[in-house]
Amino acid sequence: MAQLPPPEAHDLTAAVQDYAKAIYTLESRDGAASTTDLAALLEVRPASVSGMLRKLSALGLVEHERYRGVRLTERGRRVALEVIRHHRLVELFLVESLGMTWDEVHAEAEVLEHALSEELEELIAEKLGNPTVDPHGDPIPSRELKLAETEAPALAELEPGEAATFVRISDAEPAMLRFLGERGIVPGARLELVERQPFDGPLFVRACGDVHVLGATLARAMHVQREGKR
Amino acid sequence: MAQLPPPEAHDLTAAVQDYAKAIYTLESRDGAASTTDLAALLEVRPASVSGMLRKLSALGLVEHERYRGVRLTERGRRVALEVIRHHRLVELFLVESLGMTWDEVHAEAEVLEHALSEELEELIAEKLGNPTVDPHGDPIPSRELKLAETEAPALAELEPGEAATFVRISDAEPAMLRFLGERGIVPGARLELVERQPFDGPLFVRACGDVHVLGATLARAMHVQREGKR
DNA sequence: TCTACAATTTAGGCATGGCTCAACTTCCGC
DNA sequence: GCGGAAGTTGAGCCATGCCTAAATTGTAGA
Ligand SMILES: [Mn+2]
Ligand SMILES: [Mn+2]
Ligand SMILES: [Mn+2]
Ligand SMILES: [Mn+2]
Repeated sequence: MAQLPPPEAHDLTAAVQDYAKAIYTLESRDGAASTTDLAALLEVRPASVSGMLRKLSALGLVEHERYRGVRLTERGRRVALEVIRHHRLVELFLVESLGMTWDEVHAEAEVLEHALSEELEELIAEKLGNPTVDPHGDPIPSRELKLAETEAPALAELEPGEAATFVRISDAEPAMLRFLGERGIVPGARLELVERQPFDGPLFVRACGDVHVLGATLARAMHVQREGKR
Repeated sequence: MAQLPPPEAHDLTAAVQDYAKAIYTLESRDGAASTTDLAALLEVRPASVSGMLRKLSALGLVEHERYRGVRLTERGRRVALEVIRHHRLVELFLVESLGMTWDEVHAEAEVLEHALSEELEELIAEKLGNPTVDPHGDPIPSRELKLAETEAPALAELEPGEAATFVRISDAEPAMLRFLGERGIVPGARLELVERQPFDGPLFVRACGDVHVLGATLARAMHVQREGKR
């Protein structure tokens, strides 16, 4: 197969890289990225997104059907995955090699992802043994930019009595991460839903020997793998 | 003593940080920094420097006597030292913890020095055991931004028969570094000047058991500490 | 099928940041 | 005191990325 030209995420501005990342996120959630959703995610006005999409299109990173959504081209997807790889490798590195806590690394990685050279990326990946998951359970794209997307139900979807393994949580909410971290609840932990209050009420979850009360929002942010499934 | 407000190198642009660093360099070499010298060092036109100095002055980083040179204020000095600390810590970290070679780290550090948070700086310094010298023998400013400036004669100043320890070399010339590295000549190495050719000719230097022929330019870039001195 | 409204795009601007050239001013050694 | 070097100023350019307001378009539902 013909080798694509390198993504060259390097000489794209940080803003362009962030748009690519955001489009990738929405695309894998909804199949496409709308202007409005992008605006919300990036915290800018829709008009700004329209303008930027024009640029991304000129750069060959997206296919833009006017008034319909936008989709990444192969090149665009590679840029997004390159940045995501940087982000997650950096997060893991900060935790594993420098002892930073998992609630601090996201902010740090948000900056460093744009400053990392390919050489440094490779050295970090090597040092970590080419890891496949970051500290929050998010998969790390491989060197060849293949990403193993996995489906994992939210903790909130479990029925009382069910047991599961905590596998993943968004890295963007330091407070949540700190709350869980303080209780020893990190990816890999075994959870058991003891009881749930109705009307979007809290869940009672056994973890690390104790029963914890977790709010509904938290329970929707935490993703699990049901016991006995692979 | 009254504590100065933090330098906040963070929210200064990379360009401003680079100017501060450049001014610091020239100031410790010449006692002050001239517009022309800055222009040469930063590879921009003198007019651009004048403009930028205006901004640095407004930021309270320099004292600018029109048509005379410029000098860093205490605040400016702290910004410069902050960036230099970042730069040198990153260089050492890349070599020590990630196995990067000493000729590659400068370019990498030139970017990362501006992306490093204070928290990360501290973690790296800790991990390295609060080092005082970078891979090229340049001193690393302390956490309190004290810098131990040391005088070290150039290798070129030695007389035949003299022995010395190689202590320092500019990090900005990858080719020189590679040349020396290949021969095992790194800071700490013991050197002995065997002979020197006249008219700015090459030096014959015993190092690591072998006699090497080193060009005059190289011999001026390498700094040493004469034997028996401390 | 039409319409109202939501989504999207355009037009026109603004701000920041940093650089250039050309012309002018100041300094300083002779 | 003069002339050339050094430094400054003015005017402007270009890149980035954001905004508001006004137009356009798509589409769900009457
Ligand atoms: Mn980013
Ligand atoms: Mn993460
Ligand atoms: Mn720099
Ligand atoms: Mn160095």
